[in-house]
Amino acid sequence: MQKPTLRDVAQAAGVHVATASRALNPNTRSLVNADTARRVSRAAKSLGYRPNPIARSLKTAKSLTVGVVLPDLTNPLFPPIVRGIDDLLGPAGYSALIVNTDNDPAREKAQIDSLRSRQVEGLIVATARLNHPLLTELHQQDVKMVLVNRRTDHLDVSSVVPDDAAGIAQAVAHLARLGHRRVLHLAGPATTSTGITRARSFRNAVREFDLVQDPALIAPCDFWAEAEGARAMRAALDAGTEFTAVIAGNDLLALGAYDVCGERGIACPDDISIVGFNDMPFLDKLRPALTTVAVPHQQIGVEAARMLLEAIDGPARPARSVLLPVSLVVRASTRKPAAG
Amino acid sequence: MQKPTLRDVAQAAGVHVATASRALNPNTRSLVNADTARRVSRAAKSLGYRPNPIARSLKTAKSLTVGVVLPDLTNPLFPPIVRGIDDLLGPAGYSALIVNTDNDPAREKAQIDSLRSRQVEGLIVATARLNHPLLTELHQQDVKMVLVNRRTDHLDVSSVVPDDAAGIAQAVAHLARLGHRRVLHLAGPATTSTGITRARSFRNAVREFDLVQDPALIAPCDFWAEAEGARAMRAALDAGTEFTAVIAGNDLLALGAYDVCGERGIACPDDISIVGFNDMPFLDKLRPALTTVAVPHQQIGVEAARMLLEAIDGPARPARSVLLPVSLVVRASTRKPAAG
DNA sequence: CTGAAAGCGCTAACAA
DNA sequence: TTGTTAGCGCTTTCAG
Repeated sequence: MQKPTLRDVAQAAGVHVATASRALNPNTRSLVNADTARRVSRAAKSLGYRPNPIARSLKTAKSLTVGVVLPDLTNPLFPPIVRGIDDLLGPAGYSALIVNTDNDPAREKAQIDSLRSRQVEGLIVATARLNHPLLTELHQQDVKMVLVNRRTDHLDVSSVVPDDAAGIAQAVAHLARLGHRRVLHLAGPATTSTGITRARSFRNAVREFDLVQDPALIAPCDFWAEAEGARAMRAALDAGTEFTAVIAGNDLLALGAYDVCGERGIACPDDISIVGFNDMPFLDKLRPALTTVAVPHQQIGVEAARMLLEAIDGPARPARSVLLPVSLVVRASTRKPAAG
Repeated sequence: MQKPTLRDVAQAAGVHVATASRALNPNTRSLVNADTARRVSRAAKSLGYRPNPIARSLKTAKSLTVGVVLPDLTNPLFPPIVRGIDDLLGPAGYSALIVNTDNDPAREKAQIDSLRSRQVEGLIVATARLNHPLLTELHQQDVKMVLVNRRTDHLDVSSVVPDDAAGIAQAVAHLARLGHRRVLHLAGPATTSTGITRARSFRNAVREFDLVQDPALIAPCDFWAEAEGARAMRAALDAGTEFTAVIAGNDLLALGAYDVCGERGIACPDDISIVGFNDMPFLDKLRPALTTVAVPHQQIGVEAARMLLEAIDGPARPARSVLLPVSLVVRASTRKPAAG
């Protein structure tokens, strides 16, 4: 028993395949006699007919597929974004094809090529660097895309990102209120919009809250990774930089700071307060539970998918940038500085 | 400038499209004059030709796509499995379509229907319950599939799972060696193969190491969730059951046990030792860092994908069950019992 | 070794 | 309202 095709259904219903097609397609159903339509539907159901989207795609030149480009699905940041994307795409009849680039530009190019050859109708990209020739190239070729989490410079492409500036400002305000005056920022890579936006916002907030402004209080990190956060933290300590609190560019960098506290017998939060960014899962289980900035990752995915579908369906719109609100989650890793 | 099709390439190379097709397809390339083949390849490259897999699929009835059915991508267990799957599938020209069921059978059915209508060539299923009518039905319809992580009863389907029995045996041995005699098992749901296999193995190991056998020392949990682990742990404590160590069916249940220790002022590992299962990310950051059984999740994905491709390409083979080796990771949540 | 021709399953003008 | 016709881009017999 072969899979029934539209022809089988048409035959069973005693109509032409074109009529069957119209009857089964919600958009064209109104063009066909209600009786006929019902007859076709019943025939389809009784045969267990399932339309073949491949044939449809070939005809309509729409694959009903979008590509999702991630550095690494294994990073706990991304699964919620993917969930959000899927949740919005599914009801619209679209599916997501996920690829991992491992932050390797060559691999990224290969993966995106593969997605394009699979005829994806658009891309959701989480790997943007500020200077990103590949994205520029894609944009010139009118590939529809939406950036998530991070953005690119000088490129008129839609994006959905957390309100990095507000998050850092809240973190600084929190520490200032507790009485901290010397706060170290573990700054993320300057190649990423999140890295530089958070660092810039940190400087602004430090000024605004009248904390100590000192270039040594900004420790650059070259990767968003725990080991790199630890390295930068050690370097700051070794250089004799004084501070009573740390705001990490993200949670992984904060974990690196935790590690160094462990190594050097620094008590958190008694000696040093630490704040992260992202609110990854299970941070509340750390000892001390990490104070961090919660980002609505799933919502980022939902918004990005929505914008991409708009771009696919609708006419060319101007690029939009959506900032999603964040909120400081105060846990046990921050407290007022030791009386000094 | 439209996307070039095979016809364009053929035209540019001055051959028929059939010849171009043969020249570009590695399998049929040998059927064509080497010179011609080279000419076609060059034309293809210079035009930037990318074959359209949709057209190919329509003709060959192969979608080069497999479905991956997960409870929830957001559970840290699954991203590594998906990575493993992708890593093996990619080089073979296949892609994975991921769906989340949220452990809801209705949603599972809908998602799998959607995958099938997308013509996936096979399924990798991580949601198996012991009694799982839907899987039985799929199997009867000759849907190719491989189960990961969990299995099903009475169904001759291939699976790739961790060596649950060995993992629990190692955990019990470790605690026995430390001197524990009364160990509580937070048993996972009896609807899942992992739940019952680990519980059975726990009973066997307790007997083997001559620890105290007491039905009260097996606390059943109805879900693989932190809150459920906490509930079961509280229940055991409230019932006055005595124990100096806990082996949780998985890490989430262990986290629930941690929570209860926090609530009731029980010190871990001083008062009670705790062991998890799976070695989720960041468990080493807990205080105390959790002793657990490490499972090669990525490897599970790789093996499952390999087996599925074999089933797709090759002739019908008998179902195979692969057990992947696990290893106990001793961290800070276990130590010898307080002298009593 | 290469060309001709047919067709995968569906949709979309165009006619009737 | 329905049927006719053509064709999406590719692979695959079958001839030549």
